Amino acid sequence: MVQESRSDVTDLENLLSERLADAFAAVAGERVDPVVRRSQHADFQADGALPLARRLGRAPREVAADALGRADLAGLVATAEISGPGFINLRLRDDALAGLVTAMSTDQRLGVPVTGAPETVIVDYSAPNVAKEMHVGHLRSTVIGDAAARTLTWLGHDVRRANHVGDWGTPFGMLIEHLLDLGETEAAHELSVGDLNGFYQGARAKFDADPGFAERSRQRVVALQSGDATTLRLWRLLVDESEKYFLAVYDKLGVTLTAADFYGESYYNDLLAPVVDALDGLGLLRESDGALCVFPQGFTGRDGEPLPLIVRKRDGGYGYGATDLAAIRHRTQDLAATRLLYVVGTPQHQHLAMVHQTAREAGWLAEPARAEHVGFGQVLGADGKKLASRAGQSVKLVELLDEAVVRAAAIVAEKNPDLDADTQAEVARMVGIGAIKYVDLAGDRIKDYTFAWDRMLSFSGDTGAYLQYTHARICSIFRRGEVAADPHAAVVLDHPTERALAMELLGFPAVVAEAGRTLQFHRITGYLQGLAGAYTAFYEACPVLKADGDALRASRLLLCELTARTLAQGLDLLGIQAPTRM
RNA sequence: GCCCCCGUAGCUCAGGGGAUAGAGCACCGCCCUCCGGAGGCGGGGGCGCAGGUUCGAAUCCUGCCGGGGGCACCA
Repeated sequence: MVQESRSDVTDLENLLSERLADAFAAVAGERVDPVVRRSQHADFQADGALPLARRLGRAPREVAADALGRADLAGLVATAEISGPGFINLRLRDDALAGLVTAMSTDQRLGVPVTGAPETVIVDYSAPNVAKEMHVGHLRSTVIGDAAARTLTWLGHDVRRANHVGDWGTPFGMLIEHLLDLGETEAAHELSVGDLNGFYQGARAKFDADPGFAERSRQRVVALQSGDATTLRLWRLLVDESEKYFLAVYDKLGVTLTAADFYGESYYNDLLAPVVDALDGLGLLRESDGALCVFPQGFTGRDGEPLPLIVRKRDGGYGYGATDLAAIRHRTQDLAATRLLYVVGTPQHQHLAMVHQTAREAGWLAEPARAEHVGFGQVLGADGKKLASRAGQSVKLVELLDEAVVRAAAIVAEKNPDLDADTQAEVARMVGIGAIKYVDLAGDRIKDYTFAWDRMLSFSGDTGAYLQYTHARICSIFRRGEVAADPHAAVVLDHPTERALAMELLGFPAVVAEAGRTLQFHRITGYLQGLAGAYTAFYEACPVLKADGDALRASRLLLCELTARTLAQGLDLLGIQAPTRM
């Protein structure tokens, strides 16, 4: 049975802010932020008196004292001192911390509330191209998008995953003709074994070399767009085979995208003409060089002229701007989504900004609905350039994943040869895949990051494996002791490392909330590193199974178990599994 | 030419206007009668440059330097 979440009382920072807010409001005459932060000089510090003093024309320390005098901190704060120019240093009561830890421990959600304001959220991510290999370029969108989908789902939002697969457009003429040349059976075979690059390049080569093939391809595009039944059947074959392949990659990666989440470009085909008509009706459409364009406000091009978003090309075909607009319309109007996330690389920033601005001008993206570009940088190789194979080709995603697992397997076999083969293989998979996801999520996503096997698979330092290791170590205590933790046990925080661990644990809800807001998942990885560090310090200093007395032992078992659950839950939000032994 | 992003320790990265800028890796020195040493403790070393706003700037603003990206019919 899931207990009611208690996070409103376990989020220490908010709790202290609330306690201080009324006092600051009384001093200021209006609501002001008490500016509560973690502190090196105490548990927390409140800095709100300093900016306030300026406005009130009073001495900062006097303002701090005034606020402190009016604040109701009973039962929560042990000491509150004014320090320096007017900081308020707050130390929490041990019994208050202990009570909050017990509350977190008895809550299946670890103090993280189900949102009181659930939204329908679209997470648009991954987006591979039909009949093309998935490569490192798809890694970040897939990993980051999945973390977003998992986190927002866990927070209680209605999350719709949208895989905007590239399944339409002029390349399909040559792909279909190539399929016919190969024969359906052979083509399906080639596609299903994952030699998508070979298939695509074969088509491309013939297109470039053989004018007859190129002409057939062009006619095939026309047939496709006009809805020719045979052509559509062949197109569907290509799409189906590719989707099977994508799902196999997602399975390998441990990503939650399913067959139900494919909303390829073709999905919007019937909505494109209405989009153009609607834009025309709104007076937003202008013809320019034969193309139908919108000129959203605030964008200028190379020559200083307004920059167009092309919705219909000169040849009558629709541009991807039209597809993107149709998707927004579908998402806000048909799906009633209010938060639209685009997990797409930063190079597309301007395009997305133009699409979103156009959608706002058309009234399809209106409050409370809004769109966010969840942008990310590139994956770089050791040379500081975009990661590529020796031959300069893009690296196949499956090869990257397989190599991670193979490398992890070698390390696991060396470090823990006692594991049976099946467990070793399973652990290697969790560690290898986890390592790839972890590095992708551990830095500010807007920045590029450098891919380095030795660093990411190191079992110490800022890696996924270190967190998994900490989790496995905790599990080993319960195995060895043949005990389970009592989540209701009274918590003792006499040792400094016990107290520090409690403080870290209680920070979980705020971090998850922050990640849900900003989609900066490195905040979660950073938090988990801090938690693992606090746990390790505790583990070094405090015997658990051999603790002095049953009460202390029960308390420490609870801290261990709560730490393990928090690590596992945090990793799960990132799509990383936590083995119980490794 | 215009626009966007980035520049923090030797390396890879954190840092929500607040006190003495933090980790990890690498390096050096300690700690194994102890539940997983895949560990712990300690040490050296850093905000691209110049102005500005502020009681207070790595953080906000302006300019410059360096790197990356974008700027009409491929998505």
